[in-house]
Amino acid sequence: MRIGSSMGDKPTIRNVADTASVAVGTVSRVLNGHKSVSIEVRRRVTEAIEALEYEPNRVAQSMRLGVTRTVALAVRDISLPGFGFVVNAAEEMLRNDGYTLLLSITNEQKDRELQLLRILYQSRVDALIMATSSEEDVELCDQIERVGVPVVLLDRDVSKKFDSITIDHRGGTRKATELLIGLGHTRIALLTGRSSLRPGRERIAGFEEAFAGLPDRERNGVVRAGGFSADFGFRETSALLASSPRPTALIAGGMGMLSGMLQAIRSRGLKVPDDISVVAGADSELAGLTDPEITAVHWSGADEGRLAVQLLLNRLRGFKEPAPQNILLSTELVIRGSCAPVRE
Amino acid sequence: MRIGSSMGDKPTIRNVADTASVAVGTVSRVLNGHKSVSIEVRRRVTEAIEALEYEPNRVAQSMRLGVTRTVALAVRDISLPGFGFVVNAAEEMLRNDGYTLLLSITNEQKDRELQLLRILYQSRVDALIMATSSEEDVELCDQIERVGVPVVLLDRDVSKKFDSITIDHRGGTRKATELLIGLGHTRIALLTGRSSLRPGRERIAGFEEAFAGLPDRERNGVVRAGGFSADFGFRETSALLASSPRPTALIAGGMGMLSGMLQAIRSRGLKVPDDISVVAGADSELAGLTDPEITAVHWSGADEGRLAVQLLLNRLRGFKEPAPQNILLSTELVIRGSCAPVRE
DNA sequence: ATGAAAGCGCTAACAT
DNA sequence: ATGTTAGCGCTTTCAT
Repeated sequence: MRIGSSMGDKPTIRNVADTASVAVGTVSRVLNGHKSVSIEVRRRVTEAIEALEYEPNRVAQSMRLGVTRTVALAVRDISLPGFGFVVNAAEEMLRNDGYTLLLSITNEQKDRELQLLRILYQSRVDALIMATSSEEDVELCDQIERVGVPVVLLDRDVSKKFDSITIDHRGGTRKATELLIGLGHTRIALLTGRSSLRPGRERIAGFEEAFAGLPDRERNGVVRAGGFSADFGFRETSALLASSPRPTALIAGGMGMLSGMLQAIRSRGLKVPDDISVVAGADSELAGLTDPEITAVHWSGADEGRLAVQLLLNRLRGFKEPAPQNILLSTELVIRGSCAPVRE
Repeated sequence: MRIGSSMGDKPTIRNVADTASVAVGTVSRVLNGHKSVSIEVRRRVTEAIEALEYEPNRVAQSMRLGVTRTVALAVRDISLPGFGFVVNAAEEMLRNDGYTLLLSITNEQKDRELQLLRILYQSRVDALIMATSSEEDVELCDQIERVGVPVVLLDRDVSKKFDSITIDHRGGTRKATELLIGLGHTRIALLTGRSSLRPGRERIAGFEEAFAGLPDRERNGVVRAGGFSADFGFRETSALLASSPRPTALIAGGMGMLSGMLQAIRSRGLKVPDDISVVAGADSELAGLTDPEITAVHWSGADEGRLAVQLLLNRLRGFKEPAPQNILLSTELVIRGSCAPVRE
């Protein structure tokens, strides 16, 4: 069988060499800008390249050089509002450095992650940006390490082993909770992801920090940790609103959760902020456009993406940072109109 | 210089062969499931593979086979609400077929697209899904064809040359406009992208179709075609609301545009739907969560992504469809609470 | 300054 | 059933 039949018949360095009547090595030298090529030969080669519309074959280059100029980015779900900014920024930065982005959706399923890591190993990607489904799973960690390339975790904490960009959910949630407490709320519910994952864990910690100074009888915070999804937000909010006494304030501690929470509030016929105060634990277009607008914990997804790539590029350029680097990205509380003083 | 030094020292088929005391060809046969391998040898090879944790090098396979099992997807901006679903679905379907997704952001800039196409050519991707910045630009078309692989355009119409998945914006906008006209509105403004691109062009056509039956003095539709962005939506809405007589109904004909439009309406102190009726030309989480919820033209982004990949896979599997395939994805009008009868 | 040739890891054709 | 080998396109070392 003819080799490479499906690759089309793109010109190779051999064709260029023949056309310019030089050796392939010389063409390679021209392509890679080596100085030791005479003006005359360089001209002939350049002309041949243009005449043939030659483009180097990156697969062959990767084969020879042992580097693919490819970085993989694996996220749970790219349709979640926040991730778009991260990916946009990461792609742009990678592109500017000559890298290509390989995107994978994990759905937060371990088997997909494992399968993915195998593919990435086989594909010989140069680096890896990932939000894993677990921080403790040994098999997962092992497989990540086995890929054998620089890794940056997104909002995950395996800090002894891997670089990471983390978000200060703790500080953000603390500020949000303090705002609510300052308004007289004490029956506040935090809905967030399971505490085995950093975002949920840190939000819970911040929540508890805010309550720490209060007298015992005012420590009425309740935590529902189980997921980041709109679905979870809807179910838990509905349950909470049906309980008695019901919370007077709610914090939606997850990227996709706000919509479910608002839906539940609305379907129960309650008004924000008169009947109930709401804070979003992650900012989004949605938070800024509801009526009233929703007070939210904000951070820059673009910075998150850029910093992740920056860390990667440092490693790839061989700056041998001995220890894992863990960068904490700050959050700020954007005050809008969804929180009001408590009323009995 | 040692070759492949940065690739780590992953075991090769050679190592497996040595460990199992067989020839590399035999290992290859085992890997690729050829029948003509004795039980005994197959066992030895399998053991060696596991012992060494060997994984085939896809770069080498690509080199040899002339196929990379990689598909590129290029969109304007992945943070736009709608694209996430398309990409999610496309990635899932590609993965199930053993393909890997390469994602690029074009920002709707021609130079980026051109640069990208060069990289994709060099990378020898197997296929291409793309929403181009232009349907007429000859250079762009030429470069797309030069990549020499199956292409599916997303909501673009170059139907003589390329496969495409297109959305029925025309029907959707017609239905939206008819709804508004039925409510007594005639001073309706459509904000959408430039008419040189299919989505804008088709929305304008649907808009005009809806007005076609009306007597001349009621044909007061106005079109502002120039962009799909929230920014454009804000600016044009602001201008429109300041004009006199101002429109009584607005259609936001773009994926990211609704937010800008609502912001402009709000900053002018107007209420939806009492002061002004609004329809979103693209549905989103936002449209379902404002108060009132926004009536919107809806379609399935997931279907869009899946169909695009389906078309690609058909081509890649060599079903030689002679002519370009152009699939039209239907839209429906989701009636919510943002449209009210006109009042003077 | 340039040519010749080795070799990256793999598959398939060709032997045996 | 299995071993041997050519060759995919490229870069780099070694000659000259």
